[in-house]
Amino acid sequence: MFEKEQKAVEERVEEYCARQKIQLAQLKWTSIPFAGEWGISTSFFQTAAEEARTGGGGKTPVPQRAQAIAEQIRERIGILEGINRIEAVKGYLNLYFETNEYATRVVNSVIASGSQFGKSLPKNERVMVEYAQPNTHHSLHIGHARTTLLGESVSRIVEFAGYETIRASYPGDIGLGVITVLWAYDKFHKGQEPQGIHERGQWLANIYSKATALLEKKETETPEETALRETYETERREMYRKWDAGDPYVRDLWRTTREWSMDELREILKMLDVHIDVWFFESEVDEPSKAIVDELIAKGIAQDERSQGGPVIVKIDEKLGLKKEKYRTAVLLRNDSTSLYLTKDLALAKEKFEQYHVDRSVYVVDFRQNLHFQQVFKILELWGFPQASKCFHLSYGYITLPEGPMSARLGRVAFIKDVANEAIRRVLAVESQKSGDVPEADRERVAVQIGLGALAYSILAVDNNKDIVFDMDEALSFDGRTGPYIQNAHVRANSILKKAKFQPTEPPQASFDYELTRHEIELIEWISKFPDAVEQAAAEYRPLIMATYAYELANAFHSFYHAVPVLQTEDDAVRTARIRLVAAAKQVLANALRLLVIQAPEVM
RNA sequence: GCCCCCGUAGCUCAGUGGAUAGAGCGUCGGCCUCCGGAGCCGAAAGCGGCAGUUCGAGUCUGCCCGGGGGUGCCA
Repeated sequence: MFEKEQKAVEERVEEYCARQKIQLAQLKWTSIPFAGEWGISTSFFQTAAEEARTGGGGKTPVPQRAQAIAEQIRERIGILEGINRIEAVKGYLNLYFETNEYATRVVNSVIASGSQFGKSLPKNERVMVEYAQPNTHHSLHIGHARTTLLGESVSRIVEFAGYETIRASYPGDIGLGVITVLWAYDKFHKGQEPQGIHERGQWLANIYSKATALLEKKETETPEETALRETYETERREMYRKWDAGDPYVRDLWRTTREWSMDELREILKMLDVHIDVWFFESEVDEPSKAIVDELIAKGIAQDERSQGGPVIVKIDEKLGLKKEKYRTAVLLRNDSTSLYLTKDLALAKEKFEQYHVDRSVYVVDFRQNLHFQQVFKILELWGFPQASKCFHLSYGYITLPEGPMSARLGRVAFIKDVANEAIRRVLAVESQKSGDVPEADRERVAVQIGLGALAYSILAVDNNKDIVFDMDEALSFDGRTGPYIQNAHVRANSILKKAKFQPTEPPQASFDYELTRHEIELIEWISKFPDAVEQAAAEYRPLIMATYAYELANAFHSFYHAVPVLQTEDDAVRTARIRLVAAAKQVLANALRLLVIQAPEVM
């Protein structure tokens, strides 16, 4: 926001150093730790260190020398437009902006840009974010909420940061787990179908866990039990074989039950406000994946050991000339020529590059597949795709319950739908005592926004690679560093604006031509940091950056709200300025919440 | 064996090689004649260990300790 001023200072500094024959190192600008006013600073440690290394600057220790340079520059730099004062402290050169001008510029800019404030210029690159990859024939648990919320948040962030963005989902609709459900359904529940999308989904999940128990070898087993279990196992394998052969009955059963799962997935995505652009089904990339293996063999990347009863492999470390085992050896086809997970991901990547022309590809998948994606990306590189260097595995830690890891097999699962229902129930329970005037008709809708806001924030406010122990009370807390805390700041701002009858369309231009309080300054500072937060979050694919930012902004607003009167202000000009500051804060809170997949309610 | 991730306050987590390492929860203590108390203000409490690089290390490198994940035909 102050590129012009910064550049002017840089030029003066460079000019001065050139005249004094000081070898100036690259200037890096940072904001000054809070000191009641704001500005930017740069240090001269690099320059002093460089000087010491090349024998110049006498024997002065680096910190003192840096301070001396800073002081010299401060004395000679003169007066600059927009800069209020300059100081040299501990080797830093601090430039403080004209407070009033800065405030006016920030607030007017936010109100003028509205929901677009903080949006970056187009980056002319297309990015595809792949997330929400549940297996079908199960229900969706809180672990799926993490990939979905992370993926959606990253999508919104990179889109806002100027990338053309495609949202992709890749459900696992085939595999032994899916077949297990088909087998058990056909054997024990044929013709049954519970009412209700989620009831049906959880019922399928239950069939799966019971079926797995039946198929699991037990410690103590009578010969009859062993025989029965082996019969079941044979039936399951036969079911898989029939699916593979395209048996109409099995395929039909598979399609019908798969649709039940898809109904539930679509319902959950709708609830979370997620809109997928492209669906890739695992069952559909199976055929193309087999075709690409021949190409990789022909290119000498893969080697075919099937004639000796082995699989088709890529010796990645060997191809890269690495001595230590790092990428190891990847298997592309089993010795019976069936494809694997890795093979399908190669086929999928090719399709993303060639059919969708993506420049960047983000995979939101849990960290246990780190090696898998390293292998995928390296093979793509060997294969000759330049996009491989811009493939990114957004590896996230997994979610466990306080009782231990979630297990569909053991039936120890926190389903998204159940957690969401509980969240809403809790909001409704406290709404009457905590909320203001929420109209009866809106109570349910607002409760959903708050409950899901709490859930989303609790998941996104932890860094990608950290594991989460999902504690219901913690995840659905409304106090402190939570989604509702941020939503509440938005609601309070809205409340003031409503009373002030604020109209962003016909604004009297704000002039912050009065002595600003500490709280106003801090609030404005946080507002001004939003565009940088967007850029950083996008560059690092980390919603956490935005989650942290949103909390800090809300915190600054709550403090301001408590300490600084707005509507009660006597002076009309000050009142107008503060109302506009509130409007700007509300806008940025809304923009930040949107990037976190959290609704910004008007009342709560 | 080899590869990857993690270790910061009692607990859960932040922390661009740079100024006095920050929050929330919990604990203790204040604040409702006042724009919405899902709030505000304050207190106590911390970088696993040892070297190294650097003017400067929570941050980079190596080793050690502790935890997790992965490691040729599961996904």
